[in-house]
Amino acid sequence: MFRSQLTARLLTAFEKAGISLPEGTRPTVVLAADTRYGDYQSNTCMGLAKQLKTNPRALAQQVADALDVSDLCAKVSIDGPGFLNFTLGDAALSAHVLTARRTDQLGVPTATPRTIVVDFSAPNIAKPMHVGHIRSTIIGDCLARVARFLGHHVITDNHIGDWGTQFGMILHGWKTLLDEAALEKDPIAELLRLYKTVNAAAKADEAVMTTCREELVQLQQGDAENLAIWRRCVDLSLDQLRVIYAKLGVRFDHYLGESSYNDALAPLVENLLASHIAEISEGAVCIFFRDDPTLADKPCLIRKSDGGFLYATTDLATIDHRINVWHATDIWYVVGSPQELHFKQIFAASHKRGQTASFQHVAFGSILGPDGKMFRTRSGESVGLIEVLDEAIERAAAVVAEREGLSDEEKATIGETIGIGAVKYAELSQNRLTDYKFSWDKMLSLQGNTAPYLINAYVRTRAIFRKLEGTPEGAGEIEAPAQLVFTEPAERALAMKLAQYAEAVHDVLDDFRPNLLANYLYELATTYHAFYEACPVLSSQGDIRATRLILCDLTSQVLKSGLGLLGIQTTERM
RNA sequence: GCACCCGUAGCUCAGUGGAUAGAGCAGCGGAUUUCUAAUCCGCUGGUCGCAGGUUCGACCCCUGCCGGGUGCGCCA
Repeated sequence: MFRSQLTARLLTAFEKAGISLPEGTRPTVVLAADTRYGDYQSNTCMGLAKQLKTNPRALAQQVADALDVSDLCAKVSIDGPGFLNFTLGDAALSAHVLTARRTDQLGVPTATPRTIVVDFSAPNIAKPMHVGHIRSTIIGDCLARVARFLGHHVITDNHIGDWGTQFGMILHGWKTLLDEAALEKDPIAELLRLYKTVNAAAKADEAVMTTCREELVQLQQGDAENLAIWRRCVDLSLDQLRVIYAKLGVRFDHYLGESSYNDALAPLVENLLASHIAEISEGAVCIFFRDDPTLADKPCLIRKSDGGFLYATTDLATIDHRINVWHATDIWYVVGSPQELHFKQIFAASHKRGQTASFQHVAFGSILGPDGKMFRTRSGESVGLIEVLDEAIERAAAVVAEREGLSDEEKATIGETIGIGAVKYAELSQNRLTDYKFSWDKMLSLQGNTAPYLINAYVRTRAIFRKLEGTPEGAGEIEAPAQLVFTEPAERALAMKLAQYAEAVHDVLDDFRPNLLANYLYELATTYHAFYEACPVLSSQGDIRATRLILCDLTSQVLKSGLGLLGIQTTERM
C-alpha cells in the first residue's frame, strides 16, 4: 500500500540525509487532508524540527533531497510551515489498480499471523436478545472477519451466560408455574415470564428468595432433576439463538458458555492460593494488585466467603483454556464499557500469573432508552433484537415491492439483505465508544449514509457488466491497456479511493474500529456515484472504455469485499 | 467520596497535534428520451460545554469548573 511504501522511503531518506531520529519517533505519512496539495502528506518534519532546534522547511528540504520516490510519485513538494506533500504518479496508481483486481486480497497486504480469540455476543440463556446485544454481536463478527482477511488465525467463541444465580429463580418458576403449552409455543417468552414472576415474588417475599437460593445450591451440587431442567433451558435457548445468528449471518467456532468451566474453578482457586497470587480476605478469596495505583484498592474476588465462585473466576478459567488448548496469542473481548474495571482486573490477574497473551477489551458505549439511560436487562424493558430485524426487513421489502422486473423470490431475498444490512451498517458506521439513543428511524434508515446506499453503488457496477453478459468483458476479462488513462478527474479520484482499501482495512485493527472501514466504503460509494454520473462507460471507446470498465470491476470487487468484512451481503439487483 | 467515558450544525453523528472542522437527516432550489433516481449537483446552517494553560500550530494534550452517563470486594 502506498502509505506504508512512502513511510519506508521517508525513513530511508532520513538515514541517507544523516538526520538521526530521536528515540521512539518514526516518520509518518497520512492521506492528504486537502487533495489540492497532493494525495499523501507527511507532517513529521514540523514536529521534528522543534526537537532538533532547526527550521522545519529547511529540514523538509533536506529530507526531500535525499528522498527517492520517483517510481511512485509524480511530484513531491514542501508547502506551508513544512508539510511534505506527495502526488502519486499515474503509472504507479494504474499499476496498483491493474494488479489489485486480479488478486483475492484486492491489494490489501496480509499481516504476520497471530492466533486471535474473539469473544463476543455472549447473551444470557433464558432471556430474549435485545438491541443491547447487537453491538457486541456485530462489532465482534466484523473484527473477526477483518482479522481473518488479514491472514490471522481467528477463533470465535460465544461465551454464553448459561450459569449463575438467575437459575435459582428459573428453577423455582419451572417447578411451580410452568405452562407447558406456552413453553412449546415460545420457549424464551415462557422462560422470561417465569423469571420475571419469580423475581417479583422474591423481592416481596424473603421466603421465595430463600427457596430460589436452595434450588441454585442444588443445581451447583449436581442435583439430577435441576440439572435436567437447566439442560433443557440451555437447549431451548440455543435453538432460538441459532435462528437469530442465522438471520444475521454470524457464526461461531465455539459455544463454550460459562458452565463449560465449572469443573476448573475449584482447582484454579486452590492453585492461585498455593502460589500466593490470591489470598483470603474477610473470608473471600481475592487477588490484590497493590503495586498498581489504579487497582490498589480494587481487589478481584474469585471465591465468595460461602464458597461460591464468581464471574471473574470463570473468566480466568476461560483464559487458561484459550491459552493452553487453543494457543491464543491475542484475546479480544467485545463487551460494553461498563465492564472496563472487570477486565482491567482480569488482565492484571492474568499478568500476575505470568501469562503473556495480548488482551484487549474492545469496549463499546451503551444503547440508551428514550430517557437517556441504559437499557437494563434485569429490570427494565428493552427492544427485542428479533423485532428490530423483522421491522428492518419489512421496511426494506416495502421499497423493493415497488420495483418492476424482479420475481417475488428475488424481492424477498433483497429485502432481507438490505434490511439486515441497514441495521448492521447503522451500528458499524458509528464510533463504538459513543453511547446512543435507540431510534427505530435511525437504525432502519434507507437513505443517505446507509447500507442500501453502498449496495446501490455495487448494483450499479453489476448493471454495467450485466449488459455485457455473454462477452469476456461481462466476466471481468477486460482487455487492459498497458496503463490506465485518466481523462476525467473522477476517474483518477476513483482509482485513488480504490487503492486506499488497503489502508482502510488495516486501520480497523489498529484501534478496533470498524467505523473506519464503513466510512471508507461510504466514500468509495460516493466517489463511484460521482464517477458514474461523469463518465459513461459502455458508450466510451478504446482505452478510455477499458479503463472505466477496470475501475468498475475493481469497485465492484472492493465494495463486495468490504461490505463482506462488515458482515453485510450484496445483491445483484435492487 | 474516588475512577473512567461523553458534551461538535435544528436533529443524529464523523473527526484521538496540522492547512478553510465534515457527513447524513431535516429545510430550500435544480438534474432523469442515457450503464438502476434507494442516485447526482447547488444553497442554508457551527463562540467545537465554559475558563485558563502548553505549542510555530489545539475539537484533539494539561488544569479547573459546569452538565449528562457508567463503575467502585462477596450479581453476571
